[in-house]
Amino acid sequence: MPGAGREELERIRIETTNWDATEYRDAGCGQLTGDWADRTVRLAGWVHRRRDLGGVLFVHLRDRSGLVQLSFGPDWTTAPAAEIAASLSPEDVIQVEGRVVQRPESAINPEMKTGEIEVLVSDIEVLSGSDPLPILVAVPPEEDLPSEELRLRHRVLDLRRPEMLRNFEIRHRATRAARAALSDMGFIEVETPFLTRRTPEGARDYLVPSRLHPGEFYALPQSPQLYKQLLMTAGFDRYFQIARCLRDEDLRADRQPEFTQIDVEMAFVGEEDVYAACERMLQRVFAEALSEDIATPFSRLTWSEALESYGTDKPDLRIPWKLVDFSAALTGIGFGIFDAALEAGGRVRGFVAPGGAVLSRSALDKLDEIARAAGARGVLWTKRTADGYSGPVAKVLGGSAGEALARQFELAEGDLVLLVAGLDRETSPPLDAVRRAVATELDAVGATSAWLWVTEFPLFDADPETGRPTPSHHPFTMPRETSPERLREEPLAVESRAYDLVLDGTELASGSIRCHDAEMQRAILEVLGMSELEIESRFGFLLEAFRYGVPPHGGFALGMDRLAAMMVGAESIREVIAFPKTTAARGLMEGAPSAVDAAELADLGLRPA
RNA sequence: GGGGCUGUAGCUCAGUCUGGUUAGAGUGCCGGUCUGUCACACCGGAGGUCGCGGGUUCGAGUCCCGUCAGCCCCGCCA
Repeated sequence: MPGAGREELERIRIETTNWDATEYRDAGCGQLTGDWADRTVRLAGWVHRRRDLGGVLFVHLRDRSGLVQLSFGPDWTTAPAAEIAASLSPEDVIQVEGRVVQRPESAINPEMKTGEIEVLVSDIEVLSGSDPLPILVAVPPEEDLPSEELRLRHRVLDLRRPEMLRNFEIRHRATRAARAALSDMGFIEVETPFLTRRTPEGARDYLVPSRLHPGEFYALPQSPQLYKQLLMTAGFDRYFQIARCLRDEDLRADRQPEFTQIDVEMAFVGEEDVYAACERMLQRVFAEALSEDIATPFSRLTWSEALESYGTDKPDLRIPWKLVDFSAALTGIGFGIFDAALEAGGRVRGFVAPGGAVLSRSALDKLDEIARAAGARGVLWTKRTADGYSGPVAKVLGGSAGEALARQFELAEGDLVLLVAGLDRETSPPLDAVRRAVATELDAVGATSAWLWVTEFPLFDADPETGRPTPSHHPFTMPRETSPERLREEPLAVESRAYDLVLDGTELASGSIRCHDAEMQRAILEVLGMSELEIESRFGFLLEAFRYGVPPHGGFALGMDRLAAMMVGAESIREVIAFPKTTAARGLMEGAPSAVDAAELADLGLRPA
């Protein structure tokens, strides 16, 4: 995962713009340097920690810019001020006046950015006191954070922690850089409606009852997809929006009901133009938010290459190993499972984990569980040892088959081969899961982040239950090299001009060249099972717009929350969302959702449940 | 909709497997000592509906059933 280590974040902090003096203060706490020595300053902020040594008393004063030490002593602090200082509680908001001085040599704190100076406080005022805290803001190092439930319930206190404020500073820098990069490339930011028309495909919509039209509902947007295509038709040429999107689906560590996308669309472009624009934007985002250079152009893999070599459409290329086909080498040598798989139209696929023989039996059992959880019967393995092979497959590798295997796949002593047999669509997910698990276990995940465009997705997938075509990306994607007639005849064979951007195994963005041909668009919607009437009522406004001259266009939407989470090194996007929902989609702090009284419902034409 | 983990002092946890005296620790909080600390140190004190409800038992934090909440995963997320 890319992302800034602690030291790096400190460096980023130093580059933060200095704050102008205000009615209450002359600078931010963390912005005081040796240059301020001997100056009298006013500061304001929160009491982070207090250390009362009897005769002298220290306070770490905190604001978003950082910490600075205040020093109270009989020689420079008035008696009433000293009395106030002695009674301060953590998180009291105070304002002080004092003189900035170089600390005595022995008292310099090299761990602290402002550790060379301190403020000898002459006067203090408590602007707002704090009750005892339900959760600590100044969490001692090595102490666990409070449970996420309490962090969310007391989010205001949780957000005060410097780590959290830093997350949001980095997120802000990333957003700002994206805006600047896109603006410089000629994109203009346009807002699209929040109260939209319901389109029943895809995710569940959040619905808003219409008071003026009882029984009718607006839908909150799942994405600005159709609006941005209409903007292209309207000649906006290059559009972007830092867009909030809403989907009423179950939550995950990387999924919230409302989330933010950098939504981009361009006219008169092909894939290469979109890739270039996106890469330029991300380059600037990483440069300006993390001072990190990312190399462009990003790698490319077609969707089918990705599945063949990695078993997934979002491979983590930090792991060097590729999946290979062992069918020829391992069938017909007396191992029933392999022969049966081949006979059923499947293959024996797997990968070589160099040095993997060090894995213990229990580690291999764990891999077997991972493979089962991903839908396989299990994972088979063999270790290349000094005298041949060991493991469940070893018994058929004693003779020439084993030698041929070693030669063909360049197996060295100490290597581990992991194998799953069956139909590709069944073996791909477990192979992907096992590949990632083994790499983590063996510490074989590279340190350099891996950007990847996955291209040429199929236009449709077959619904596993009904076998009917469903959109692989979305129904407004341009097919590759086909006609409306062929599309209707053999929809599942058609490739699309859709693409995904993958970073270290996480899907960060996806997009496509759009269908700008009304006839082709109708054919796609028909293949999805819509009648002429349905197409007209749901998408008539789009098709009508396409009748008056529509430029070829395409774009992408990039998940801003996931990007920000990866940039700050967080496991969950909740760490980069100020007020996120729980996995049950509740706001613990404000208490959302909440009941509404019957009169209010009646006004909206609704009855209580 | 399904599976898993967690719930004990304000907070983080131990104790639950193997039921038994007054449920412990660290931290925070309150009081005290201390002039160079920076997770200050030291002394003293207060603080508990063991998530909630029911059951088994002479006896339940501990065993059983249900339920609520938080988190992780599958389904779902064009």
